[in-house]
Amino acid sequence: MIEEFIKELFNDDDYIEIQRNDLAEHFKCVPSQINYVIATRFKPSQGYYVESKRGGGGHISIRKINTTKSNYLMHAIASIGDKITSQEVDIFLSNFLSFEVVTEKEAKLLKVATSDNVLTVPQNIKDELRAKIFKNMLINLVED
Amino acid sequence: MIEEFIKELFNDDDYIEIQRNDLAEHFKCVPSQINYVIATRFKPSQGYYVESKRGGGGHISIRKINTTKSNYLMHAIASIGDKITSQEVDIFLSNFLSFEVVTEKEAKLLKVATSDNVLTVPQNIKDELRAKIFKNMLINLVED
DNA sequence: TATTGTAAGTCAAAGAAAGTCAAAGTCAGA
DNA sequence: TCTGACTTTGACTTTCTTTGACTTACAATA
Repeated sequence: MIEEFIKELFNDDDYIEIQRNDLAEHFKCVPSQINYVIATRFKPSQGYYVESKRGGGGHISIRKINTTKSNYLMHAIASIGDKITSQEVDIFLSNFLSFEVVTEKEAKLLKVATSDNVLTVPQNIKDELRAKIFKNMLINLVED
Repeated sequence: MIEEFIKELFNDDDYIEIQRNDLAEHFKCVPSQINYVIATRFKPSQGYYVESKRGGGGHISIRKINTTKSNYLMHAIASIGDKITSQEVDIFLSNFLSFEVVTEKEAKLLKVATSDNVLTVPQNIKDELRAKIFKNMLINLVED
């Protein structure tokens, strides 16, 4: 019941804040029951990220991790072959940005780490190296 | 609330002056509450420099400092030579994390992009390439 | 210069929330 | 019936915030 209730609080949003004691009061249970529900039903592996603050004005915040983002990235990674050019990286990045699967900052890091003038290796292995770096970095961005 | 309020006072400026008692009056709290907020939310590590003056015409001034983070990173970059090993990168990253100049995610990206098993190039140029990639990525993290 | 009023600083105690953990309870399936 | 996984409960802990009595610094004025 508590799990359902919390899930309904996100309606369209991907972020909510709750008050542990209020919820416990509402469900006539002990406050630690709320911890139990959160620990078992809102784990990262279930697509949630939880933070909290104690003391006056304390609260528990839960963020839904957009798993479709991870899926999107996984597909992108799978579609990259053994080699990739700098231009192709740019295309990927602009898609990632428009689908909001990476932040501006992350996109920059991806671009810099794979740019032509940084990868000072012979042409014939440049695109291979770039593909390796790029794919490995992307794998890292996949949330778990 | 008080934190928000103060932060809104800087609009575009990087310097403000407040009156402790006035603020306390405005928020209907004891004056020392203002000290608490300033002590916990406007620490140097959070990019603020605070001064005050007692007595008639007294006030508290807060200056936003140009993130020491950038300076920190700039120094780090300058200290990296033409070559860097994977172990050295690890040391830098753990320092960056403890000084909170990069996020966990960024640290991971930096590590992955410079890791030995991703940089499949001859030993003699590996550390050079790593240094280039690392420094360029760091430069990217500086501005903002 | 001494006095007085004004404003900020300090610190410890009390209060408010959330976290932890282990013991006890429930219940389905072997 | 027994077992083991899941749930409930509550005593105790930790973290963060609020409050107020007391102190210190500065400025204006006698």
